[in-house]
Amino acid sequence: MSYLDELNDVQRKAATHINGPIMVLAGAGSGKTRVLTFRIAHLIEKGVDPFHILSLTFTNKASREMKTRISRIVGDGMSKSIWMGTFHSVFSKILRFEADRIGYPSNFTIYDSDDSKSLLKTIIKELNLDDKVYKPSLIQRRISSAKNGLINATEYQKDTIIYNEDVQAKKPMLGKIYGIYENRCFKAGAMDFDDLLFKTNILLKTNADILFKYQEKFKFIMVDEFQDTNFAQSNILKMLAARHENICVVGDDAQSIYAFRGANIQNILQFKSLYPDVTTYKLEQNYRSTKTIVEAANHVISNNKEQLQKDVWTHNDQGEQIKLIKCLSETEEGSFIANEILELKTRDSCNEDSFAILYRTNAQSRALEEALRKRNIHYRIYGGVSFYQRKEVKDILGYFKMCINPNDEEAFKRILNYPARGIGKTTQDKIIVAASEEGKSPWEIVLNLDQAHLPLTAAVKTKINEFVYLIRSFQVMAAEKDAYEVGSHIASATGILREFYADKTPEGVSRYENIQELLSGMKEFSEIALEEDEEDAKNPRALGVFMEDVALLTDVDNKDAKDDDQPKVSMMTIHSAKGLEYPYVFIAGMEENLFPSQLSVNSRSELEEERRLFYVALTRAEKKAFISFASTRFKYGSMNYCEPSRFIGEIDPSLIESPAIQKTLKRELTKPAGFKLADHIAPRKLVKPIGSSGSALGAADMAKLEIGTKVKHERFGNGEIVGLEGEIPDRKATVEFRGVGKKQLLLKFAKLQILES
DNA sequence: AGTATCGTCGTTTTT
DNA sequence: CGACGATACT
Repeated sequence: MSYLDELNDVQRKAATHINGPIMVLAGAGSGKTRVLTFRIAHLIEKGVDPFHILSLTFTNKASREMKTRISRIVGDGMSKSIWMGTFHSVFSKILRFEADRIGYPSNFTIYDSDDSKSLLKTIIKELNLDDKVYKPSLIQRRISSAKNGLINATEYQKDTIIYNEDVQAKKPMLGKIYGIYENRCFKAGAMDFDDLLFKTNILLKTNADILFKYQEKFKFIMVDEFQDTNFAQSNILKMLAARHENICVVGDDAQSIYAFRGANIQNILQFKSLYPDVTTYKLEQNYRSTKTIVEAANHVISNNKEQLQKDVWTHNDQGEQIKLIKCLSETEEGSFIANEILELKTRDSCNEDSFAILYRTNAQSRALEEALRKRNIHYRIYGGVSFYQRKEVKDILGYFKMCINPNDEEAFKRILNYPARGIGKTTQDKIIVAASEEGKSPWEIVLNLDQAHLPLTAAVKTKINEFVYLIRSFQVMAAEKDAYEVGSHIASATGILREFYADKTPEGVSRYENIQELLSGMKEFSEIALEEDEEDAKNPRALGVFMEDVALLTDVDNKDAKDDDQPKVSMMTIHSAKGLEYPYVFIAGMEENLFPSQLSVNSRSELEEERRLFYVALTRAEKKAFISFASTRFKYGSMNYCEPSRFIGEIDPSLIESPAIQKTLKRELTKPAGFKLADHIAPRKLVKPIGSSGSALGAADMAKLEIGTKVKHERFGNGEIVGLEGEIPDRKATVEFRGVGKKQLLLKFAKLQILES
């Protein structure tokens, strides 16, 4: 049992506690993954059959890491039978297995968010609704949160509270859209991301025998990042664990940063009331960071009201103070960071791998990138458009999907006329409409084209039939051959590969490479699957198997291997940095309305989430953290003045390298508003940001406006009042915006800021 | 049918 | 500002 010696006292207690509900509250850098892996190893050593262990993580990467770590302790053979993966991948596996119980085919396709958005768009159009009012992205979010709350379309439509909300939001048809959407997904044999959890709930709730089966199978359940689970997930856990109550959740409420997509921090805060006899272990010793960083992070997070008591500490050195960098613009911010990296590299003789630049939004990466590129510093951006979401990849995947599940409406639309085969949009619309009217899938319509009586010319019908014939030939092949063979056949038979090969523009080349990469991934899949052949009776190398979890993969998983081993600075959003650590961490763009995000400043709970996000950012650093902010920043093409983030003022001044700066900042931050920053560069200073920025003017501020007053509008930029009419509070202003022209604005709605000339 | 031009909208964050 | 979609034109 030598591995247990590697644990500290609490870690060991948590890892060796076998039965009953357990909650491990793990502060940042306190070795929670280690506890989880050792606990699994320990269970196995104590005679628990790995077959009875379920281990859920939040990302594929985390699950893969854990898998390798466990294999190293207990051996490959043992670790192989543990069910380990993300919620989505594990439950999609179960859903495929039990699909018939909920009326789904086991080869259902998974709609990614683009697919579901596109389906919503078609539905909105079919209902003749205005897509300015019924914005697909909004509708999508609303439906998603309904599903996360386990509310189906019928319940949604019956719920008067929800209905009133929708009426108030001028979207009374939302329930209807939800209903149609659900139905269309069902007809297409498709599930969206939320369905994977939602339908699992239904499956387990309505089939006592299946629930029993999995309760008995998963006698020991482990959940990582528990603070990020949503209601649908926690409910699944509750059901599965109900019989044996051997559930071990690990998490840190201070690092809950996914509430925006339904994660419910109450799951961890209230875990105790769900399992009164829970044993709680607190991992409070931080092994990652310096005292400075730990103290700063503690200080910041103590401003949150909702949290579990924890006292993170470390034996590590005090370390260097946090360096605060004040810049004039985002360009300068980039330069500062880049220069700092160059300096540290020499001084500490470390390479680029030691650095990470973290930011709140992806849009910030551009200016930072430029600065690095200029100095020839190699970097890598994590996140962004995932490989499997690239157009060319999705197009090919569309063909694959049609082989597995031809009822997939989104795949059908995607490839019907791609590559161009003379089946235009009008024709496509006719097919889709006919399908939706008859409650069939588009594929079923084209299969029996003559019976559909569509007003189509003979020429078009021929083309459609050729398309049908082509797809069928692919389907036949997919049933027999392995994934790689089918894949490369499709890529060349459709002419897609040739098209990109001929295209010598950089985009064309990159598309070609992406297709090649997809194919080589399939080749690898086919070869690996070949080795593990005995397991399954059916063809494990089949395209269908390959496609099963493609939708759930992100590129982070894929990239590691192919990247050359040149050291690189890592750049990513704070969200994607969770779980990672770097000696030097730069947190860029620490400004009000950016971090914390503008959308969060009006609610306490959202603000607390932003603060947790900052906590996560800080605690990524091992040796030293840098915090930078700019006083101006481009946003939507126009320049904005920024105030330093309130979070900066929440760090104890003694922990900051330039106390002078921070002291001034503190004074500024405690004042209501209107202090000046960097007045030596500001061509026009912000005298009074009225109201909290992002809201409309109050009556008192309206009265201050007169002809000639300079104002700023969120979207139109800077302008000058050239006319005023009407009485407060219904006063209307005519504003001449630079480069935009005159606009009439109703002051009680328009989000204006008053500027001094 | 395919291209060109114009308008719009948005920035949180991801499975 | 830049990406993307919708409309208009050829």
